[in-house]
Amino acid sequence: MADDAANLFQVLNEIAIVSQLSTAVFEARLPEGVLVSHFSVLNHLTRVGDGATPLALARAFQVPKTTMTHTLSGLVARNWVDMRPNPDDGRSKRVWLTPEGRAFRNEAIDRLAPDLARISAALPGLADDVLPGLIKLRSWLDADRDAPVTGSLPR
Amino acid sequence: MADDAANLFQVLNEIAIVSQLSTAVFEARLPEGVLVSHFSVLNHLTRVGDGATPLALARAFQVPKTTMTHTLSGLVARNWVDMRPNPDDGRSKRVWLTPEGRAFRNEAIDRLAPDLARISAALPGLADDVLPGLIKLRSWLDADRDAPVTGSLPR
DNA sequence: CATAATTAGTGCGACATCGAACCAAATGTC
DNA sequence: GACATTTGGTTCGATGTCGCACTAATTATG
Repeated sequence: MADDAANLFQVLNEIAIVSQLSTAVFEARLPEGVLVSHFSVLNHLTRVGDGATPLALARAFQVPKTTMTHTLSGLVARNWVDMRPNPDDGRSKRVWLTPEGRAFRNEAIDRLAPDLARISAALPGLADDVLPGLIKLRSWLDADRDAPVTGSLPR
Repeated sequence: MADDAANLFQVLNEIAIVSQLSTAVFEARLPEGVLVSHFSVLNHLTRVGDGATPLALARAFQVPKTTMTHTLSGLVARNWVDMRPNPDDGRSKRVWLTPEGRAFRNEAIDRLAPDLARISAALPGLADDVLPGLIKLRSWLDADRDAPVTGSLPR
């Protein structure tokens, strides 16, 4: 109980540090000024398909919409995505990959692959061990975000 | 291999999101303007013992020393720590908890405990499942930071 | 329909993070 | 011992994150 909580606290501590370190590793492989967040959006659009709205992307990455606006502006400035009006909703936009954006994403994967390979070689089976738990934790925190504070009614 | 790397990539993705969400949860429990980093330093000094140098703290949390300077200045401003010269080294300082700092740390733990309890109740056994893997990953990344680069890219 | 309430996106401001440059003290080299 | 190098810490500047407030468009309500 108290022990459980203490262990969980340590889990979150380790997670914070890993997040920090791995971001630094990857960012070091990207061109100056290009952030992991940029790559992540391009990668998401490639895998899931483009045409998503900025808000949908913000939700997918669990960041505030203002943060996504900022990230997308960087992608637009580099001509890696186009933002065009959403025909289904006049308030909204849709985000489309440009050929340059797809190309950069592919290059970036090639640059990042050696690091990923090094890590997974050094820590075999890691993903199998921790991924299910992490997904559970992330899903729970995610669902809890806008859930009632004290377990009362949804609102 | 490629699959391993892809899974690892997903692990790091999940970790980034969990880090983000859990920081937000905890920060919401702290007084306005107090960050998790503040609490973490106080907690560290309480558990490991105070009198550490700023640089030692920076290394413990894997942050640049400038970041630690900034965090410590907030703690000094709130009178939660004292920074006094290090008698063993004239360039250096040592960080000491004040009674107020200890008190705040204890209060904060009480405030955070319900959330930790909720999470561990909702996800029993989580820490046991993921902690060993996370520690391995964190240690490896940590050791790799300033390790000689093994051939892939310059620098 | 008219109007209120909600929703998508952005501008702005506050602030945390972090690299570069800097100073002072310590350590190494001759 | 003099001088170069390294190390602990801070200041400064640039930039990413995110809350608040605003506009425009959509949806709900009467």
